[in-house]
Amino acid sequence: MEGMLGLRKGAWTDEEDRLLRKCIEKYGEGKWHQVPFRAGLNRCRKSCRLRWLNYLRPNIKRGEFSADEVDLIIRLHKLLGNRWSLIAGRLPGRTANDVKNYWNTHLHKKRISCGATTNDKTRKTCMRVNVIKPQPRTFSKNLSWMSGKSSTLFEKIEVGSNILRKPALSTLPILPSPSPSPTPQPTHGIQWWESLVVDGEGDQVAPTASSTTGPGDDPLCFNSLWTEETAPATGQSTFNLEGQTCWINDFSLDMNIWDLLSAEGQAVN
DNA sequence: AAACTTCTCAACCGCCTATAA
DNA sequence: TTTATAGGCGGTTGAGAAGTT
Repeated sequence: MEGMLGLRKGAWTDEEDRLLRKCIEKYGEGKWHQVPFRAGLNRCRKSCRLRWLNYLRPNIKRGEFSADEVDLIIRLHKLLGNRWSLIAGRLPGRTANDVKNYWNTHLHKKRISCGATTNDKTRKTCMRVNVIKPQPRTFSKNLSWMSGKSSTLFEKIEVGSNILRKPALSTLPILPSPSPSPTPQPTHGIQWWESLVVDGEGDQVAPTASSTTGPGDDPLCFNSLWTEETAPATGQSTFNLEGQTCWINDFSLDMNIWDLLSAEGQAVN
């Protein structure tokens, strides 16, 4: 029990790191409640887990964020809000804590100062957008609204030998939003999905070549998510989604969200 | 060199959800 | 159905580093 007196807090020593690393190597990740005992550490389970995930885990990337990473953070934050673990999941080697810290110390301030400018042209670019979050984060097994609908929620798209699913817009429900939106609510059931494919001005993504020109045009615009930049370097091919040329892997970037809807009880990840 | 301020980021805290009993 | 426990998350804090006066 972490409420118990006598548990160590604060910075980890090299010896504690060594013990924790050894324990994870032997028993693997998970069962965090057993880790303090197994490792011989006078730390709570959460402290052990955090230390491992944010510092000791192999392949954690240290040092400066690259321009590409920063760009991706900005665009994913626009899409997902403060969902740091989801954002970090798209940045190999980066932890949610790293991303959150970077945002709070670098990007958040920039955006605030940017928004404070009286220059209309600049303000347009940096305009704050109401992020409609695809809540809840995880779906329980009892998706009452989905019962009997899952087979019709997605349309299959064949791309070469790949079968992809895209949401069948007419069947999607309105998911509860954590805070009331100041904008008028649409009367149909595709509000949150539309929010993923409209730009910062509230216009539908236009199927133009300019919308795939890259993040430099408008780093805060979701349009730029649909570019080759966010696709892995290998195995790229394109398909057409409602007039928009998309990379397969761009689409798969968002497949997790669709997976959330169709998995029926599977947690994210 | 000293005092003070600002910045960075590792770590803590409290809350939420899932699961098992 | 209720309760206890564990895993996980985002918000926040505070110690130390870096910068400024």
